[in-house]
Amino acid sequence: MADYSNLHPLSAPADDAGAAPAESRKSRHFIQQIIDEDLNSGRVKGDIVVRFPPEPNGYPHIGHAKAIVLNFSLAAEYGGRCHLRFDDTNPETEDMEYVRAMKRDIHWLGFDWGDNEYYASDYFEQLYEMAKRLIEKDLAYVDSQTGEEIRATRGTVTTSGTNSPYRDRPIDESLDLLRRMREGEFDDGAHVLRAKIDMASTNMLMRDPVLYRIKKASHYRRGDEWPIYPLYDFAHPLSDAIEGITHSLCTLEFDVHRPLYDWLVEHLFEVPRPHQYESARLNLDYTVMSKRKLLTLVKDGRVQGWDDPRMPTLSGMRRRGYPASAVRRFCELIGVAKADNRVDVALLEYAVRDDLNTKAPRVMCVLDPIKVVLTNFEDGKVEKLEADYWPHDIGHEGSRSVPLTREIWIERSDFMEDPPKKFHRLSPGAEVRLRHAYIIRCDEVIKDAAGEISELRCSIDFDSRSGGGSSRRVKGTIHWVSVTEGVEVDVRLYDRLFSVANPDDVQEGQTFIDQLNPESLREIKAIIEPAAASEEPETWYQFERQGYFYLDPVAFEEGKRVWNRTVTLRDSWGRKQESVEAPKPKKAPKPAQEVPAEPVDPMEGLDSEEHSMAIELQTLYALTPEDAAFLATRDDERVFFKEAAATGDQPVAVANWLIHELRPLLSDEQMETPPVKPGHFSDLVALHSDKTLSSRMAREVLEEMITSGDAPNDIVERKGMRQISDEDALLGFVDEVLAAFPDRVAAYKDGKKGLIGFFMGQVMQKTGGSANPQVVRGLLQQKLD
RNA sequence: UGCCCUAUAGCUCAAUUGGCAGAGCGCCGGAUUCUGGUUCCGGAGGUUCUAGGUUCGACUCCUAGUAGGGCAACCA
Repeated sequence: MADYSNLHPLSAPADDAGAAPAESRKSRHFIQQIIDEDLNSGRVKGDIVVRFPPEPNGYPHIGHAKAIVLNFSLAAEYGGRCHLRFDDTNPETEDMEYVRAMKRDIHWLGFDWGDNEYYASDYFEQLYEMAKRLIEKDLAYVDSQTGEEIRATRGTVTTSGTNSPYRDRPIDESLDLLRRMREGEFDDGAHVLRAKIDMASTNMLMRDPVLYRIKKASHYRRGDEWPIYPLYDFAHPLSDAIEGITHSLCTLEFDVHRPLYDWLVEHLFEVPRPHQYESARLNLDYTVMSKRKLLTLVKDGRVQGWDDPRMPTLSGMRRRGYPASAVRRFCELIGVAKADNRVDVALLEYAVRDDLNTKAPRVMCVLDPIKVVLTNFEDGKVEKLEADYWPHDIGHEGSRSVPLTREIWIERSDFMEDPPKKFHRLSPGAEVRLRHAYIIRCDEVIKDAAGEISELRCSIDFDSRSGGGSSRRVKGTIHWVSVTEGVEVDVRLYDRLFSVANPDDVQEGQTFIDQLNPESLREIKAIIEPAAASEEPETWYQFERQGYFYLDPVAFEEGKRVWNRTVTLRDSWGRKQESVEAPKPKKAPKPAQEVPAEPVDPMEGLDSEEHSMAIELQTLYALTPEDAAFLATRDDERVFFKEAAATGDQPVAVANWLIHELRPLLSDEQMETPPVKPGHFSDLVALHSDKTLSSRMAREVLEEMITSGDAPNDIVERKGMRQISDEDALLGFVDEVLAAFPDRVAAYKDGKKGLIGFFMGQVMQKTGGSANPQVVRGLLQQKLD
């Protein structure tokens, strides 16, 4: 037997995650960039700590894998830790079974949380103390309204809510009520603990969110100890803080929770405190990811369980035969970002094939057999042929013996009576090589009464034996199995679960169930070569020319050997045939040429008062309508502008610099009392206009002005800034740069005009930003064109 | 209707933070191959959502839009 012990599913995780030298790390996703920044700036001292925080209420799926890989890889990359924390604050949905499944699947993926296994339910005591502290600080209160009342007074997205009548209840009273809630004195729903924030907030989450509810339910870990349970919004940030998490990563829909997260942590913890960052969850073509929908599939018997190989659950994928390393690889390939996405399954399949290519030994198995009689092969004889388990390019050792007999099976699709062009397989009179054996020629086609082909009669060229030194070559090689020596096996051919890419996108009156692919599972009998007939579970094979297959461990438990098709091989022939039969729809009929937007009138949205103000600004200062409209609608900016414009004689330039340069550097609060004096600002604009400063230099001075409050002339003086506009002085730099990059000069002359930006950048760098870019550009163009 | 997030190649993501628009997958072609697999080489594919503006220079900054997603559980 070939050595493929490295196939064990608990194989070690990729160890290439260790601290790689910075220059070898190509592109960094935004979370890595944040962490880099935090480490550099010293916001985070010591190791980074992240966490994977599932609620144990269902089976983990590929979406969880994305989060698991993200968090654990980050911890490994930065030499920090990743905690596994179960967010088990809702006793009604949670179960130990799911905890076990989660832990098993994380381990399967190859990650280890070591001692860092935590449960929010272990923090109940601490969280309760924090709730009390919040009340004491007058930041929370016990509300005795009903659920309906709370909901009704929360307001809507467009109207603000109203305060609860209990909002100003004395602190002692809330404290007492909370204590009695904890004692179990009240029934479910009688009271809740609410944060005292702002019922008028535009963020619904901040409208006095509920922190604790009474729920006399038995918790799978704490039993009946607690009649009250904290909600996610309370438990999660505080659990993060308790554990010293530095970076708390979650999915996009939690972004509106972040202000509450910050509010709680800031009121209850000291500075080194966790920060939450959100990234998009994974969507995958042709499947669904929501727990509810997955549960429906299981409950309604649409699939055979959580671990059905068509399911996107990790247990399903494992049973299907997706190696953990491939799943991990896939999670790395998809990246991390904030845009909603739907990933092409082709990427998953690529990761699986690429992984299995070097891991799965090759054997022969005929899925849809048709009989071939080798007419010149002695009846009853069994010729043992030695066959390598691996193709040459893989380079692994190992072979097995394959028996050849007079009657063999070949794949029905490998014969065509009337073949199309470039069909390299069997047809009447044509030759093909039997893999690991001989070249045969098809002499005769036998049909049954119904006209169906029942048997092919072929003759062997005995000089063409594989490895026998024959130089004969034929175009096609096909797989085969001996009729008498082959073994019948069960094979399950899986296809995508849904017939549309996005099953969530349904027409009226339909549900995702209506999108199920009725042919997602085909169970067939196949014939496998004897060497592979008695395998044990957790075995992968490539059935040559068919795909990768995995011996189903569940069926094996039940005493059956069933091969799951993990994934097909790439099939460029099949693809080509398909496109012949159904030619691609000619170029998508151009998406109804969008009407180019008309330039909008910048004055359009203004009310009459703003409008007349804008007119006034235009006539008084000769501003563009855009700039006038901008200033007309903003009081702080307009005041600043008028003052600055008054001290100089270039209102248009002042407006430009204010709107495009100064304003973006300032927060709204800063704009109210600008850190830059209008007169100074006007001076700066003048310095730019008279070409003392380049735009770049002026921007630099402006930033300095904001931080120091100094006059621009002082800064310029101090730094000795002065724009170089003299052609002769700049020519030297230009020549130097062009001489340093002859290949790029050639590329430019070849038409890659964008390189002008590169040359500009180089010259600007060499001159410390003091060159007059207009002059430089002119010089460059003169030299290059 | 309010607030928040997002928009770059068919898909998923980059772009040294204002200076050459790239990668992987997918697709097409060629070479190699006893798997129509693998590997190697090459190619096509871009209105950087739109329109204006600032700038020597805009995927990046400003303005106004458009489209998609999220938020009104005592779920997480």
